[in-house]
Amino acid sequence: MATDPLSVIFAALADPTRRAILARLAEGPATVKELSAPFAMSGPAISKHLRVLERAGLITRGRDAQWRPCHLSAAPLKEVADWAEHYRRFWDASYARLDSYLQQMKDEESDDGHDR
Amino acid sequence: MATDPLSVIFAALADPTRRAILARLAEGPATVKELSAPFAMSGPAISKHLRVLERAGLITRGRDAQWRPCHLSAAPLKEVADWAEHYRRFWDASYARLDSYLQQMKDEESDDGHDR
DNA sequence: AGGTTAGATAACCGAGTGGTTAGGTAGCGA
DNA sequence: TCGCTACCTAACCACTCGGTTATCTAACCT
Repeated sequence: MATDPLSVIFAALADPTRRAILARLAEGPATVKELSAPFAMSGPAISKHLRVLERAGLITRGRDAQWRPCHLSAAPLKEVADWAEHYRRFWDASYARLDSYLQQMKDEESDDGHDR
Repeated sequence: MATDPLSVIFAALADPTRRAILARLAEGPATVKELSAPFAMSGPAISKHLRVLERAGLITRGRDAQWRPCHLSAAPLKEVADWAEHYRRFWDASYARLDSYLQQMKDEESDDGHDR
């Protein structure tokens, strides 16, 4: 797998179990046991998912006696949102109109009588 | 790999080559040859990347004689942006203040003298 | 000290990824 | 028709992923 930050983040999000874990953590910190409760999955499987999320910077883990409370760390999600925003003009109708207007300006400019 | 739409989209985006292809297509349609030019990679490798993008709904391919022009299809990126927006309050300071205010209201409500 | 619980690690497995080379197909143009 | 170009498919490779079971550590509670 690619190791650049954005690729690691996207890869971490490309699994419904991990996205569900993030959704749960959006409601507050939770232990590993609590996080694994909704899933028909062994502990180690959850543990691996958590490590993937941790390496993507999406969660942090503390320590409280025998518990390892996880909590959400949303900074990478801002990166995702910012990245996607670059393409907004391709799905947002009003943006698309602005974009085609600017494109038209550009076309007319490069078209008005000068060679090369 | 997970087969739900959002997972397929995120997985497609979890590769810098594929994101670079999308960035190129944001400037307009391109043939497979044009898309492969910036990369030190064989044709079939690019072809596989394009198939991943196509299955995620991020590109469509037409046909023009021996060329297969690709163009961007950004609807899935809107899904990504919308998904990430759900977490905005965790990185946006003003949203976070609103959120803690609402949380405080909730705490005071469940705290004002009633048992259970 | 002994038992229980929370959690991580290791080793393994089947399926998928990202790349390769080789070879096939479709359309253009001389 | 012959050759060139654009592109795809097939087969293969090393590696990763998502899951398992078995085993280990650490902390709590009698």
